[in-house]
Amino acid sequence: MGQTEATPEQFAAYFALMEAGALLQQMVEQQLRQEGDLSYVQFRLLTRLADAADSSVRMTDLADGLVHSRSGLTYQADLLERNGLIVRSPSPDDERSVTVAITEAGREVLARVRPGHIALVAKELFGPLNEQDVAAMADVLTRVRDHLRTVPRPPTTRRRTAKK
Amino acid sequence: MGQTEATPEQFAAYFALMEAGALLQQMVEQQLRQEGDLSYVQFRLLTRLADAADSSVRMTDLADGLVHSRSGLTYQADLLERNGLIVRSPSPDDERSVTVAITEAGREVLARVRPGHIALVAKELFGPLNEQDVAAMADVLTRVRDHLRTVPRPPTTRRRTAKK
DNA sequence: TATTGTTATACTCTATAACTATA
DNA sequence: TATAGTTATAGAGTATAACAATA
Repeated sequence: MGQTEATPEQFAAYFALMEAGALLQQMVEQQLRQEGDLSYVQFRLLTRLADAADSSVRMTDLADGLVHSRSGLTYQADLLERNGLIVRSPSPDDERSVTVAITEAGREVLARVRPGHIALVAKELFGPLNEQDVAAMADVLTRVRDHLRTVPRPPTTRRRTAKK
Repeated sequence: MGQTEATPEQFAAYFALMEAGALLQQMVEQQLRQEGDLSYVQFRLLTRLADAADSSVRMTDLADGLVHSRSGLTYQADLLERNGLIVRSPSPDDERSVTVAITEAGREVLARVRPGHIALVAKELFGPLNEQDVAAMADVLTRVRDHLRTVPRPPTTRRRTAKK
């Protein structure tokens, strides 16, 4: 980018978002790897399972927002299952489906990782911010995220429903 | 994360930042790939070169913030050079160094990609925001980014200076 | 015929360590 | 001895397409 359109404030906001997001993700990724041998994606998958009503979800539903091709999800599930953090079993209702559930070991990893995770975010993300800043950030970025979610994204996980 | 510490506002801000950053990067990445066959990292490398005073920089300096191991930079430089977007030549002063410069073709790719890039960001990032929002976002995220930059990151590009 | 999930395969990117050559 | 950059190699992750089983 360079000269056409866009105010200096906009450039500042755009670049800051991209870089802050990238830096924060790196740090989080490193913390999760060190303290729980998890990637961020794996952490989010486990979290989603832990938060699920009955701790179990179908593969397809599990993938949803997490930018995964179906095979990518299978790959991650293989890793998590190999480490005993999740279990897959055939769905009772639909024989084609696979139900995924977090195990006790999976919950333990989440519990083990949580304190460091919260401490990291508190220090490195919120360290330089006051309450008002946090409120403003939550407000603006929530709207941005919600908007970005609506933007039609290519392929991803969910299979193109019959493309004429 | 779950119960210990941290306010709901903080959770909202943290998750929104992570997700908004990830979604925006995906979209940008896709736009750059489609319109210029560039990854975001390559785009940033080219931009840095284009912005450099004399359009040329040493390999080591080029890598700086861009999360690259030395070999990773060489890999990207190989790709960019193969496509004629940059040129490497031995440095005049230090025979060990390599000077990298953007080519005319490289500038053309940047020019070709820029309009779509700006349009995308204007629409998808700033679409749901007013001027005040942008100002607040720039203010807060700039501080966050500057703080995150100061956090000691592991290895990266620059070689560990003699670790006793 | 459409959907769920897996597999086979290839490709991109990154990192480590060894290596060359200069300083 | 330290630095600049490359290379060889291996590993993580992702995607596409073909596939089997079920709806």
